[in-house]
Amino acid sequence: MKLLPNLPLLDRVQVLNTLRQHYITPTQQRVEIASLLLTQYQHLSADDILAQLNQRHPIVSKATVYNTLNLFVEKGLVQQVIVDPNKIFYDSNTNKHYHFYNVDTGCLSDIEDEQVTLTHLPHLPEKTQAIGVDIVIRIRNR
Amino acid sequence: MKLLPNLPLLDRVQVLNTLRQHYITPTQQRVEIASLLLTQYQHLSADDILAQLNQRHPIVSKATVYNTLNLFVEKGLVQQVIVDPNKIFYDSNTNKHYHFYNVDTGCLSDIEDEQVTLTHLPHLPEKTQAIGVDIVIRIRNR
DNA sequence: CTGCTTGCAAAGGCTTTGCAGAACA
DNA sequence: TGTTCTGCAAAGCCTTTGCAAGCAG
Repeated sequence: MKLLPNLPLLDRVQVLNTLRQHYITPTQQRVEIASLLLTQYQHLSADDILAQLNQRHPIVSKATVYNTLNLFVEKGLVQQVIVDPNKIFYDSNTNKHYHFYNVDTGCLSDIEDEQVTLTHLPHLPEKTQAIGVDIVIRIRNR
Repeated sequence: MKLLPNLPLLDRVQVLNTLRQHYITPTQQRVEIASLLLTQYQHLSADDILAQLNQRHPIVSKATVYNTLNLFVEKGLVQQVIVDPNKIFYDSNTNKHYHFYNVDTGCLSDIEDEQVTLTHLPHLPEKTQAIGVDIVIRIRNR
Protein backbone atom coordinates (compact mmCIF):
# COMPACT_ATOMS: atom_id res chain seq x y z
CA MET A 1 0.00 0.00 0.00
CA LYS A 2 1.40 3.35 -1.02
CA LEU A 3 0.12 6.72 0.02
CA LEU A 4 -0.51 9.39 -2.55
CA PRO A 5 2.35 11.86 -2.46
CA ASN A 6 0.20 14.90 -1.91
CA LEU A 7 -3.14 15.42 -0.31
CA PRO A 8 -5.68 17.74 -1.91
CA LEU A 9 -7.12 21.03 -0.69
CA LEU A 10 -8.15 19.84 2.71
CA ASP A 11 -4.89 19.01 4.41
CA ARG A 12 -4.16 15.84 6.29
CA VAL A 13 -4.47 17.46 9.70
CA GLN A 14 -7.95 18.71 8.91
CA VAL A 15 -8.98 15.30 7.65
CA LEU A 16 -7.60 13.61 10.76
CA ASN A 17 -9.50 16.04 12.97
CA THR A 18 -12.69 15.53 11.04
CA LEU A 19 -12.41 11.78 11.39
CA ARG A 20 -11.70 12.02 15.10
CA GLN A 21 -14.64 14.37 15.58
CA HIS A 22 -16.80 11.61 14.18
CA TYR A 23 -15.20 8.96 16.40
CA ILE A 24 -13.57 7.23 13.46
CA THR A 25 -10.10 5.81 14.04
CA PRO A 26 -7.98 7.28 11.27
CA THR A 27 -6.18 4.70 9.21
CA GLN A 28 -4.31 5.39 6.02
CA GLN A 29 -7.11 4.07 3.83
CA ARG A 30 -9.78 5.98 5.71
CA VAL A 31 -7.77 9.16 5.43
CA GLU A 32 -7.43 8.68 1.69
CA ILE A 33 -11.11 8.03 1.18
CA ALA A 34 -12.11 10.90 3.45
CA SER A 35 -9.69 13.24 1.71
CA LEU A 36 -11.19 12.47 -1.65
CA LEU A 37 -14.73 13.00 -0.43
CA LEU A 38 -14.07 16.03 1.72
CA THR A 39 -11.96 17.97 -0.75
CA GLN A 40 -15.16 19.34 -2.17
CA TYR A 41 -18.81 18.52 -2.09
CA GLN A 42 -19.23 15.69 -4.51
CA HIS A 43 -21.30 12.66 -5.28
CA LEU A 44 -19.24 9.57 -5.82
CA SER A 45 -20.09 5.91 -6.02
CA ALA A 46 -17.96 3.27 -4.35
CA ASP A 47 -16.57 2.41 -7.75
CA ASP A 48 -15.69 6.03 -8.52
CA ILE A 49 -13.74 6.22 -5.29
CA LEU A 50 -11.96 2.96 -5.93
CA ALA A 51 -10.98 4.04 -9.43
CA GLN A 52 -9.81 7.51 -8.45
CA LEU A 53 -7.72 6.36 -5.51
CA ASN A 54 -6.05 3.50 -7.33
CA GLN A 55 -5.35 5.50 -10.49
CA ARG A 56 -1.58 5.48 -9.93
CA HIS A 57 -0.87 2.80 -7.40
CA PRO A 58 -3.06 0.39 -5.50
CA ILE A 59 -4.00 2.28 -2.36
CA VAL A 60 -7.12 0.59 -1.18
CA SER A 61 -9.15 -2.53 -1.93
CA LYS A 62 -12.75 -2.76 -2.97
CA ALA A 63 -13.76 -4.38 0.31
CA THR A 64 -12.20 -1.58 2.30
CA VAL A 65 -13.91 1.09 0.24
CA TYR A 66 -17.29 -0.48 0.93
CA ASN A 67 -16.57 -1.08 4.59
CA THR A 68 -15.27 2.43 5.03
CA LEU A 69 -18.18 4.09 3.27
CA ASN A 70 -20.61 2.19 5.45
CA LEU A 71 -18.67 3.29 8.49
CA PHE A 72 -18.70 6.92 7.34
CA VAL A 73 -22.46 6.79 6.82
CA GLU A 74 -23.01 5.23 10.22
CA LYS A 75 -20.91 7.94 11.84
CA GLY A 76 -22.62 10.74 9.92
CA LEU A 77 -19.61 11.87 7.93
CA VAL A 78 -21.31 11.37 4.58
CA GLN A 79 -24.80 10.62 3.34
CA GLN A 80 -26.10 8.06 0.92
CA VAL A 81 -28.11 9.33 -2.00
CA ILE A 82 -30.42 6.79 -3.57
CA VAL A 83 -31.49 7.86 -7.04
CA ASP A 84 -30.27 5.08 -9.26
CA PRO A 85 -31.05 1.43 -8.71
CA ASN A 86 -27.58 0.46 -9.90
CA LYS A 87 -25.42 2.30 -7.47
CA ILE A 88 -25.34 4.33 -4.31
CA PHE A 89 -23.91 7.83 -4.31
CA TYR A 90 -22.03 9.12 -1.30
CA ASP A 91 -22.46 12.79 -0.63
CA SER A 92 -20.01 14.71 1.51
CA ASN A 93 -22.32 17.69 1.80
CA THR A 94 -24.14 17.12 5.05
CA ASN A 95 -25.86 20.50 5.06
CA LYS A 96 -29.55 20.51 4.31
CA HIS A 97 -29.84 20.39 0.53
CA TYR A 98 -31.49 18.61 -2.36
CA HIS A 99 -30.48 17.18 -5.74
CA PHE A 100 -30.78 17.33 -9.46
CA TYR A 101 -30.32 13.97 -11.11
CA ASN A 102 -29.59 13.96 -14.81
CA VAL A 103 -30.81 10.63 -16.07
CA ASP A 104 -28.96 11.04 -19.35
CA THR A 105 -25.55 11.62 -17.85
CA GLY A 106 -26.00 9.93 -14.47
CA CYS A 107 -24.76 13.16 -12.93
CA LEU A 108 -25.98 14.27 -9.53
CA SER A 109 -25.73 17.92 -8.44
CA ASP A 110 -26.71 19.93 -5.42
CA ILE A 111 -29.65 22.24 -4.93
CA GLU A 112 -29.16 24.54 -1.98
CA ASP A 113 -31.79 24.61 0.68
CA GLU A 114 -32.73 28.25 0.04
CA GLN A 115 -33.52 27.53 -3.57
CA VAL A 116 -36.55 25.46 -2.68
CA THR A 117 -39.43 26.54 -0.52
CA LEU A 118 -41.28 23.67 0.97
CA THR A 119 -44.20 24.53 3.19
CA HIS A 120 -47.17 22.65 4.46
CA LEU A 121 -45.58 19.32 5.22
CA PRO A 122 -48.05 16.49 5.71
CA HIS A 123 -48.88 14.84 9.01
CA LEU A 124 -46.64 11.92 9.72
CA PRO A 125 -48.15 8.48 10.18
CA GLU A 126 -48.90 7.55 13.80
CA LYS A 127 -45.95 6.76 16.05
CA THR A 128 -43.33 7.78 13.56
CA GLN A 129 -40.79 10.54 13.44
CA ALA A 130 -39.18 12.17 10.45
CA ILE A 131 -35.55 11.46 9.67
CA GLY A 132 -35.25 13.72 6.68
CA VAL A 133 -36.77 15.00 3.49
CA ASP A 134 -35.19 14.03 0.21
CA ILE A 135 -36.06 15.95 -2.91
CA VAL A 136 -34.75 14.84 -6.26
CA ILE A 137 -35.53 16.74 -9.43
CA ARG A 138 -34.99 14.37 -12.30
CA ILE A 139 -33.82 16.13 -15.42
CA ARG A 140 -32.67 15.19 -18.88
CA ASN A 141 -30.79 16.90 -21.65
CA ARG A 142 -32.85 18.96 -24.02
CA MET B 1 -49.69 -22.00 -16.06
CA LYS B 2 -53.02 -21.62 -14.33
CA LEU B 3 -55.07 -18.50 -14.02
CA LEU B 4 -56.35 -17.43 -10.66
CA PRO B 5 -60.02 -18.32 -10.41
CA ASN B 6 -61.20 -14.80 -9.60
CA LEU B 7 -59.84 -11.43 -10.37
CA PRO B 8 -59.87 -8.71 -7.74
CA LEU B 9 -61.74 -5.43 -7.63
CA LEU B 10 -60.78 -4.20 -11.03
CA ASP B 11 -62.37 -6.71 -13.40
CA ARG B 12 -60.65 -8.37 -16.30
CA VAL B 13 -62.32 -6.19 -18.90
CA GLN B 14 -61.10 -3.04 -17.22
CA VAL B 15 -57.59 -4.43 -17.00
CA LEU B 16 -57.62 -5.40 -20.66
CA ASN B 17 -58.77 -1.94 -21.64
CA THR B 18 -56.15 -0.30 -19.49
CA LEU B 19 -53.43 -2.39 -21.08
CA ARG B 20 -54.69 -1.63 -24.58
CA GLN B 21 -54.85 2.07 -23.80
CA HIS B 22 -51.16 1.86 -23.03
CA TYR B 23 -50.42 -0.08 -26.22
CA ILE B 24 -49.54 -3.22 -24.30
CA THR B 25 -50.58 -6.52 -25.85
CA PRO B 26 -52.53 -8.29 -23.15
CA THR B 27 -51.21 -11.73 -22.35
CA GLN B 28 -52.33 -13.86 -19.44
CA GLN B 29 -49.25 -13.04 -17.38
CA ARG B 30 -49.49 -9.33 -18.07
CA VAL B 31 -53.13 -9.31 -17.09
CA GLU B 32 -52.31 -11.03 -13.82
CA ILE B 33 -49.53 -8.62 -12.96
CA ALA B 34 -51.57 -5.60 -14.00
CA SER B 35 -54.55 -6.83 -11.99
CA LEU B 36 -52.46 -7.12 -8.87
CA LEU B 37 -50.97 -3.67 -9.29
CA LEU B 38 -54.12 -1.89 -10.41
CA THR B 39 -56.45 -3.30 -7.80
CA GLN B 40 -55.37 -0.50 -5.54
CA TYR B 41 -52.56 1.97 -5.29
CA GLN B 42 -49.70 0.02 -3.89
CA HIS B 43 -45.95 -0.22 -3.82
CA LEU B 44 -44.67 -3.65 -4.64
CA SER B 45 -41.25 -4.97 -5.51
CA ALA B 46 -40.75 -7.52 -8.26
CA ASP B 47 -40.32 -10.14 -5.61
CA ASP B 48 -43.55 -9.17 -3.84
CA ILE B 49 -45.42 -9.57 -7.10
CA LEU B 50 -43.82 -12.91 -7.86
CA ALA B 51 -44.63 -14.23 -4.40
CA GLN B 52 -48.21 -13.00 -4.38
CA LEU B 53 -49.08 -14.32 -7.81
CA ASN B 54 -47.50 -17.72 -7.32
CA GLN B 55 -48.91 -18.22 -3.83
CA ARG B 56 -51.23 -21.02 -4.93
CA HIS B 57 -50.00 -22.20 -8.29
CA PRO B 58 -47.15 -21.14 -10.51
CA ILE B 59 -48.63 -18.40 -12.66
CA VAL B 60 -45.66 -16.46 -13.83
CA SER B 61 -41.89 -16.75 -13.84
CA LYS B 62 -39.37 -14.38 -12.37
CA ALA B 63 -38.06 -13.37 -15.79
CA THR B 64 -41.54 -12.48 -16.98
CA VAL B 65 -42.24 -10.39 -13.90
CA TYR B 66 -39.12 -8.35 -14.53
CA ASN B 67 -39.72 -8.04 -18.25
CA THR B 68 -43.33 -7.09 -17.72
CA LEU B 69 -42.59 -4.49 -15.08
CA ASN B 70 -40.03 -2.88 -17.34
CA LEU B 71 -42.55 -2.85 -20.13
CA PHE B 72 -45.18 -1.28 -17.88
CA VAL B 73 -42.75 1.43 -16.83
CA GLU B 74 -41.79 2.13 -20.42
CA LYS B 75 -45.45 2.43 -21.38
CA GLY B 76 -46.29 4.64 -18.43
CA LEU B 77 -48.62 2.24 -16.67
CA VAL B 78 -46.63 2.25 -13.44
CA GLN B 79 -43.73 4.20 -11.98
CA GLN B 80 -40.54 3.09 -10.34
CA VAL B 81 -39.83 4.42 -6.88
CA ILE B 82 -36.20 4.35 -5.84
CA VAL B 83 -35.78 4.69 -2.11
CA ASP B 84 -33.98 1.53 -1.12
CA PRO B 85 -30.75 0.35 -2.69
CA ASN B 86 -31.88 -3.25 -2.44
CA LYS B 87 -35.02 -3.17 -4.48
CA ILE B 88 -37.18 -1.13 -6.79
CA PHE B 89 -40.78 -0.41 -5.88
CA TYR B 90 -43.42 -0.25 -8.58
CA ASP B 91 -46.16 2.27 -7.93
CA SER B 92 -49.50 2.03 -9.71
CA ASN B 93 -50.48 5.53 -8.65
CA THR B 94 -49.48 7.68 -11.58
CA ASN B 95 -51.06 10.84 -10.24
CA LYS B 96 -48.70 13.49 -8.97
CA HIS B 97 -47.81 12.48 -5.44
CA TYR B 98 -44.96 11.90 -3.03
CA HIS B 99 -43.89 9.27 -0.50
CA PHE B 100 -43.21 8.42 3.07
CA TYR B 101 -40.59 5.74 3.46
CA ASN B 102 -40.42 4.00 6.80
CA VAL B 103 -36.87 2.77 7.11
CA ASP B 104 -37.76 0.49 10.03
CA THR B 105 -40.50 -1.39 8.25
CA GLY B 106 -39.47 -0.88 4.63
CA CYS B 107 -42.99 0.37 4.02
CA LEU B 108 -43.70 3.00 1.40
CA SER B 109 -46.86 5.10 1.51
CA ASP B 110 -48.36 7.90 -0.53
CA ILE B 111 -48.47 11.59 0.22
CA GLU B 112 -51.04 13.36 -1.89
CA ASP B 113 -49.93 16.30 -3.93
CA GLU B 114 -52.13 18.79 -2.04
CA GLN B 115 -50.50 17.90 1.25
CA VAL B 116 -47.20 19.43 0.24
CA THR B 117 -46.67 22.93 -0.99
CA LEU B 118 -43.56 23.32 -3.02
CA THR B 119 -42.82 26.77 -4.34
CA HIS B 120 -39.77 28.47 -5.63
CA LEU B 121 -38.24 25.71 -7.66
CA PRO B 122 -34.61 26.27 -8.58
CA HIS B 123 -33.34 27.09 -12.04
CA LEU B 124 -32.51 23.99 -14.00
CA PRO B 125 -28.98 23.49 -15.26
CA GLU B 126 -28.38 24.72 -18.82
CA LYS B 127 -29.88 22.71 -21.64
CA THR B 128 -31.86 20.40 -19.44
CA GLN B 129 -35.53 19.88 -18.85
CA ALA B 130 -37.32 18.54 -15.81
CA ILE B 131 -38.81 15.07 -15.91
CA GLY B 132 -40.29 15.08 -12.45
CA VAL B 133 -39.88 15.93 -8.82
CA ASP B 134 -39.55 13.15 -6.30
CA ILE B 135 -40.03 13.88 -2.65
CA VAL B 136 -39.40 11.21 -0.07
CA ILE B 137 -39.90 11.85 3.61
CA ARG B 138 -37.91 9.25 5.44
CA ILE B 139 -39.46 8.28 8.75
CA ARG B 140 -38.85 5.78 11.51
CA ASN B 141 -40.85 4.34 14.34
CA ARG B 142 -40.85 6.31 17.53
C1' DC C 1 -47.96 -19.38 -40.02
C1' DT C 2 -45.09 -15.62 -38.20
C1' DG C 3 -43.78 -12.89 -34.69
C1' DC C 4 -44.07 -11.91 -29.98
C1' DT C 5 -43.95 -13.88 -25.23
C1' DT C 6 -42.61 -17.00 -21.71
C1' DG C 7 -39.56 -19.51 -18.70
C1' DC C 8 -35.45 -21.70 -17.40
C1' DA C 9 -30.91 -21.26 -16.31
C1' DA C 10 -26.88 -18.74 -16.72
C1' DA C 11 -24.68 -14.46 -16.49
C1' DG C 12 -24.02 -9.61 -14.71
C1' DG C 13 -23.31 -5.83 -11.55
C1' DC C 14 -23.09 -4.06 -7.11
C1' DT C 15 -22.38 -5.05 -2.30
C1' DT C 16 -21.33 -7.97 1.69
C1' DT C 17 -18.80 -11.45 4.18
C1' DG C 18 -15.23 -14.97 5.98
C1' DC C 19 -10.92 -15.33 7.12
C1' DA C 20 -5.86 -14.89 7.29
C1' DG C 21 -2.30 -11.63 7.44
C1' DA C 22 -1.00 -6.70 8.44
C1' DA C 23 -1.28 -2.52 11.05
C1' DC C 24 -1.98 -0.03 15.12
C1' DA C 25 -1.86 1.22 20.10
C1' DT D 1 0.43 -8.50 22.54
C1' DG D 2 -4.30 -7.90 21.79
C1' DT D 3 -7.46 -5.63 19.03
C1' DT D 4 -8.83 -3.57 14.99
C1' DC D 5 -8.33 -3.11 10.03
C1' DT D 6 -7.27 -4.63 5.38
C1' DG D 7 -7.61 -7.33 1.23
C1' DC D 8 -8.55 -11.31 -1.40
C1' DA D 9 -11.79 -14.33 -2.99
C1' DA D 10 -16.12 -16.23 -2.52
C1' DA D 11 -20.82 -15.61 -1.76
C1' DG D 12 -25.32 -13.01 -1.95
C1' DC D 13 -28.96 -10.38 -3.94
C1' DC D 14 -31.46 -8.29 -7.34
C1' DT D 15 -31.91 -7.87 -12.16
C1' DT D 16 -30.96 -8.91 -17.01
C1' DT D 17 -30.18 -11.91 -20.91
C1' DG D 18 -29.85 -16.01 -24.32
C1' DC D 19 -32.33 -19.24 -26.23
C1' DA D 20 -35.69 -22.90 -27.09
C1' DA D 21 -40.49 -23.89 -26.60
C1' DG D 22 -45.22 -21.88 -26.41
C1' DC D 23 -48.85 -18.67 -27.45
C1' DA D 24 -51.49 -15.00 -29.95
C1' DG D 25 -53.50 -13.19 -33.87
